[in-house]
Amino acid sequence: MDIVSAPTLSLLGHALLGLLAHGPKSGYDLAQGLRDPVGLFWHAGHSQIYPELARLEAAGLVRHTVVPQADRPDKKVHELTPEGAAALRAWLAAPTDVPKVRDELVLKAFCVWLADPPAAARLLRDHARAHEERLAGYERRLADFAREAGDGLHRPASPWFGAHAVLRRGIGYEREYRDWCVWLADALEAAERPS
Amino acid sequence: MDIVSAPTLSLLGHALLGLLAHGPKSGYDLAQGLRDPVGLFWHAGHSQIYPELARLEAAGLVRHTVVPQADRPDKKVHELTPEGAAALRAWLAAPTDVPKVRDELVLKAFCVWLADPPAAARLLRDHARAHEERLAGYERRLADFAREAGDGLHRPASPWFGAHAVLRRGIGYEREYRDWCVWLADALEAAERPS
DNA sequence: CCATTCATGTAATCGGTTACATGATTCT
DNA sequence: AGAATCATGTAACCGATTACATGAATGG
Repeated sequence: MDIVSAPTLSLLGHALLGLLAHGPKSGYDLAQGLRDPVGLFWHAGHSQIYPELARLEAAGLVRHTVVPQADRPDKKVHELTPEGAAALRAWLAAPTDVPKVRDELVLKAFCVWLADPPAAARLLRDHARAHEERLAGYERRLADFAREAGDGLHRPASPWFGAHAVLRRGIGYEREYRDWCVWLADALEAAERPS
Repeated sequence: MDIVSAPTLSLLGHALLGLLAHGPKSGYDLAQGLRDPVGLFWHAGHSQIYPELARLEAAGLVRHTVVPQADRPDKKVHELTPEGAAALRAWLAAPTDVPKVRDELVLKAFCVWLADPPAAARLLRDHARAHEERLAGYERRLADFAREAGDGLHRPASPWFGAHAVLRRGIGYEREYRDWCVWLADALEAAERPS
């Protein structure tokens, strides 16, 4: 074997391998899977996906077959090779950096002392509503999962387990974000009308 | 006035304006302010900051004076112009997109059904500890702030208020992240040793 | 002696977004 | 008639990271 210098696969590459581990998919399918808000904590457009798939194939981690279709364009269906599955497992076992967050709204919160408090509170209530909606969507999907997957949701070797874990994170994240928006909006308004 | 086509300032540019609103600073000071984990929800290296400061100055939003120093290199101290302060306020009043998150650990969680459960649980406990430490650090800083800032912490027009809001978000975020890591590690281990 | 802090810059590279490009079918 | 879905690609650009580059003073 010539594992002389593994060209250190990008995170997007691993994301694609992870989706393909559920079964063969076209580039289009992968783009759907990484589309907001389905890919809660990863996302990419098709213009990034197609070149990356070509790179994965060149590295021997993925192979494709062309599936001709009547009534719609032919598609290239990609699947993991054994090397691809091994690369995915190796990545899973490696340590992970804690993510560096960039969040424009929190940056604005840092500057909120310069803003008009009622206007800022209004913008924050809009965000609270947006996060509330996402939260409700994730909770609905978790309920759907529970019906479809049964005990697969709690068995670590089931693909449902991974989706469940991500959904849980989404639910916790959106709830916390919503609560913070409400707290800050309340604080801004409380100071506006003193008793 | 010739506000024909404002070249749409980058988010980093606004971050720098926001820091300079607290008072004049050198590029080096700004880099410290945007250094992990001081800039909890924004960060940048000096190689990004120096060119951006030049752009802000070219746009008339910032000006600098050179301060000669004995015993250490001279520095360029930057301060907001009235136009810079106005640009900052305009940005604050504009609507904000909800941030798109990319988080490698959550991506791994999606694939965790392919991993060795005890090994994955161990990695998650490491992350839980890292978030626990950040949480403790933020809580300590909030306590320090409360002593230093007094009621400034709750007055929306005080610069302390913005820092307080960001810290609160950091605390909620890290607490939620830690809890999720612990939940997932527990779930992986619970399935390993069935009663 | 070596690492760190202060202090400022440039260059190469990489990852991601937006726009360009094409084209059939199905739904409103 | 126009929009949306399926399907695949390329090119230009922008933001961010990493590495290159310099140099004095301080602390272990």
